[in-house]
Amino acid sequence: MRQADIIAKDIENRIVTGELDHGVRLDEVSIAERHAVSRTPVREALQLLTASGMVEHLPRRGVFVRQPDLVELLQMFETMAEWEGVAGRLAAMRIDGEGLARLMAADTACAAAAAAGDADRYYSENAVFHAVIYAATANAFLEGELLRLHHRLRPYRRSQLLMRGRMEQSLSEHRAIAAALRDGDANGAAAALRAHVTVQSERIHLMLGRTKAAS
Amino acid sequence: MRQADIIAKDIENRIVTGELDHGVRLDEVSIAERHAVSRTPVREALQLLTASGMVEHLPRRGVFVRQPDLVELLQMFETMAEWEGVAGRLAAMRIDGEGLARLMAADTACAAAAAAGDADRYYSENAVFHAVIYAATANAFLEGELLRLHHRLRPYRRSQLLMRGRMEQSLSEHRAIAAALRDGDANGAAAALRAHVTVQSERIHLMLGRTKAAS
DNA sequence: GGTTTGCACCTTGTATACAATATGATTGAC
DNA sequence: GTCAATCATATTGTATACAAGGTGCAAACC
Repeated sequence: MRQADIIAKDIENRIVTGELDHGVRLDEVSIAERHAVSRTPVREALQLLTASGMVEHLPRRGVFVRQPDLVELLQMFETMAEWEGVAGRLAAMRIDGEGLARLMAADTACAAAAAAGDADRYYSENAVFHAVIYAATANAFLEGELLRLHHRLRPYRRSQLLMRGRMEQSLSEHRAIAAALRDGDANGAAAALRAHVTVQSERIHLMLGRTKAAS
Repeated sequence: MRQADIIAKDIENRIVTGELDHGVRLDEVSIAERHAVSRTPVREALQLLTASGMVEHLPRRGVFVRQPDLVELLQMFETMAEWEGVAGRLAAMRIDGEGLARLMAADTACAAAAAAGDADRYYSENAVFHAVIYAATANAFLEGELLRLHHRLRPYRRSQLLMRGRMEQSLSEHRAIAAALRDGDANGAAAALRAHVTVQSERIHLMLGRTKAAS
């Protein structure tokens, strides 16, 4: 793996963990020293992050960490909800036996993780559940866009799984989604998936509102 | 503007015009010589293009032009149609008087361009019409994603405006969309916008099929 | 004659040196 | 005392030099 990719991943982690907060300027030289490399791979890493939208690049000024505020976060979740709804509509019309089998397997794995109270495992199995639906759209381009946004929202979705009862509620929503897909109910699947994501959005709203009030 | 941006734009143009076809390897040195610069800004330009998905980067191998084939193109248009539908649904619920006024102004400008038979002008005014709808979603993130995909599909959409009667048909579709938005008919606006883009997709299918058969 | 291995060359990845521009402070004028 | 202009400094943008890895050809062996 190239140095640029390693550095980009490191900075990405430090951004999502909050170590690098909004507005912090990412100095090329200090990052280069931290990783014991020259500025060249650092610059490439910063360009990767710029493309993913995690940092902002101001010409001749430098790159700055760009943490989405509450408004932008809610907009991103609304977009995710709508896109998941689209995926559900298409998947309901196109999913085949193999896809349904994979969906059931993912559902079972989610249930096992929830029963064990393992939030980390639930998170990753939940990601599989959704990825199966993305793949069932039979649209590789849309699938890629969905995976990209899903990944970008990962840190904000993950934190709220710790809320009490969220895993069980999520699981029951999965059941409704799977049923609609099985029955070929396009509108039902779209509505169920939109609601599934919108719930997360509302929880985030509560959490960040609380955090802000506490700080 | 940085050299990297200039070079990226140049290569992008040469890709969309077909001068650089699928699979062509973009040699850093020859591009650098072409623009009379060093390899450094060329590498940055290639990274920008990699991020936008126009070229593919294979480590230690180089970057290669990546023209979407017919299947991928149809998938991209299907995605655009669905996303436009989403935008229509949200815009119908949220558009205000000013937004409607801007929509009408864009419609008038489209009509003028169509009456003059000016395909170029129709194209740019059509882009405004759609951009107004994107903005009316009151979701800046979604708006950005829509503009990004719209731009990416630009070369493929543009070519088919030359087809006879397309501008008139497009115009009448715009009227239906505007009416649904004015009436706050969310489902109607979504369906009208989906259909509006899907028609383009079908035309593309015909055109590329023909081109392929002719070559 | 076919296959495999080694070497030369070419290309990408990285380091460093140089150029240009924005920032901030300092000094001068009003 | 305040504002503006200018210059020093630091940081980004670009060029060039060096390192490392991959490709293709050729020669030798099977």
